Amino acid sequence: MSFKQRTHTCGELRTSHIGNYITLNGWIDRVRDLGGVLFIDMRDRYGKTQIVFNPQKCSSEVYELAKELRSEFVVSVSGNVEKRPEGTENSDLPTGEIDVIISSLEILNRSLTPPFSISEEDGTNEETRLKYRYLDLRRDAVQKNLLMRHKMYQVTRNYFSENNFIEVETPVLMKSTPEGARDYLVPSRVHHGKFYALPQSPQTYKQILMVAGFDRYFQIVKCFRDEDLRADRQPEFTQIDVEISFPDEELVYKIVEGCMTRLYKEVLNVEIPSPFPRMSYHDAMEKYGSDKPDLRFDLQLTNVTDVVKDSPFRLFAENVAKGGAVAGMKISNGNEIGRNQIDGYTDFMKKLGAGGLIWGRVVGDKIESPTEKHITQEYFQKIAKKMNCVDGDLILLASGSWINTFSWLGTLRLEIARKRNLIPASAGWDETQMKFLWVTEFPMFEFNEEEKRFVAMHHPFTSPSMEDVHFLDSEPNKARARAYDLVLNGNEIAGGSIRIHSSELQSKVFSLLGIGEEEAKRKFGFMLDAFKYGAPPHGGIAFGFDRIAMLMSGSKSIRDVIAFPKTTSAMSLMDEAPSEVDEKQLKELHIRVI
RNA sequence: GGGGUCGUAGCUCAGUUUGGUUAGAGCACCUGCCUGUCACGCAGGGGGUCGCGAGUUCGAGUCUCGUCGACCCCGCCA
Repeated sequence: MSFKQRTHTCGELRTSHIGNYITLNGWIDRVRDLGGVLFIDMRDRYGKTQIVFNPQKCSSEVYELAKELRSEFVVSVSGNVEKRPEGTENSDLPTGEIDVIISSLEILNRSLTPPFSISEEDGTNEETRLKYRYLDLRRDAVQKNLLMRHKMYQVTRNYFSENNFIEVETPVLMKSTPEGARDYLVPSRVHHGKFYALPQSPQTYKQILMVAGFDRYFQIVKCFRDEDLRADRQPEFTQIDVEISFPDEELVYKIVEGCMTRLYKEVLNVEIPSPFPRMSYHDAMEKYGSDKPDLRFDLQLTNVTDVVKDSPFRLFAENVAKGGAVAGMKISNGNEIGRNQIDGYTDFMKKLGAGGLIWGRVVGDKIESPTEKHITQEYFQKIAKKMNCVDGDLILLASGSWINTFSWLGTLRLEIARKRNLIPASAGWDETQMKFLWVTEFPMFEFNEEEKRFVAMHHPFTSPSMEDVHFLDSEPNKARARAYDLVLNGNEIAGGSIRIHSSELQSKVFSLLGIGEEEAKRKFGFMLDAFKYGAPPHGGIAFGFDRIAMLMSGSKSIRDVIAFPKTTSAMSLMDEAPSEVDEKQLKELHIRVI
């Protein structure tokens, strides 16, 4: 098909172009047929321009053809740019001072009536939008997000390149690793019964690159995890993967802060203050009940274990005696919260697995509570004092193991914040609402109840703090890791660690994780071997690129910043992946569906 | 694996509480009229497996059970 190449885009014509004969290629956005004259908004990714078919200014053939135009037809039009008549300018459009009076029209393609409007935001449900993703992607909001994402790639590559990092691609078909998330597996045709795994992250490769002397590596890379999805979790997602030789934590922080600052400045023209504040994992848990606290609102927690350890309330005393924790959340002016709502919070806690929720109101200098006769006024007063309560506050208390008590309250904290509208409307571009935080001093290990063993909290290559190394032999649960997460408004947007670079220490950590010598050799032998040939101290971090894009665009889900996302059941509604395959394909792969 | 919200016209939704005539509205679509609109306007028209399947009932969009799908959360996500 031959058609006239465009001379301009639909976003660029101004009064300076008046008098020019121009050609536009694009889509029909909206048709306004006034009986005589026909006004049409024409759209491409650069903007919209009003084109005009006037039967007195074009041939009757062109005019008759123009009357066939409908939304989403693809056309090539040519005509003269003219100034709009006095009083008919449209100040909402950058091109609103001119019209293009069309003399030539070619319909390049017709369109069915689209299932939802491209030009109008009508709240079409996500299911429909994902099925017709090619139409959804025409919408202005989605185009803006992907354009912003493109800028993020550019800024990221420039920033790391300028700082001596080199981009290296690592394999997508790799060895399955036993730790961490469930792997996506790819069967090997050549090797019967053997499988590749898609990378959960290029972790081992980037460490090997450090051994190889590349010194500073980065990659914008897809990672895959076969776990259940969330608004901020897709089975395949993008990381900015970074590794540095001869680092300490301060160097990593500095490089990351530099990257975030550049991204916000160059993509959104927002100055974010740095360095970012820091908080230990322990403090984050005890103050906010989360290892990724949202600091945009208060509602802090207080550990009252010491206060209640010898209280007459047996639930508390016994829990403390067996090593548990009791903690409280203070809701300032919470007296307006009715009994119904508190009962709702109690149900919420029970669904999380908590025994319940104990509460009291500060009224004058008394605490009023249905549990008062058990806890006693005396101990309630002590609790209130520890929590710095004043008249009108509502106290919510939970009791259980340390991790559960604070996690439950942390989850409740977010729920209450949502219910009470304490979280500012998502404004990813407002620097006063950007609460960055480094969370540091994570434990090396956490105990997995299901498997009855320690698992690495970050990953098995994370170095313990030098001062905690001695705990590895005595009390591994007390050892802290040289790991760090970057948190923004309650979202984990980057996480990393200083790695182990000694073959011996790495073997010891593997054994603590229940990975025997034999298994370690089989799964990670190449890495342990590599460490025997002069591995430099190294460490790094990986950014959740989609999450950063989500926050910077003010989106509620990473699906809004991914061109072709999957649903919460990991389906792609447009192309219907995953799908069944031919028997022939299975045979070649030596696989049978059972 | 568990909890919750939702599913009615192409799209957004009302109707479901308390079962009862032919299931409605706006937008979109089609036809006609209309020469300065920009959410054009006016008149008329077409369009429904009430997600799907059982059950209760004289009668089910409405009640019950099951099931499928989307979304949110817990578990899970080194």
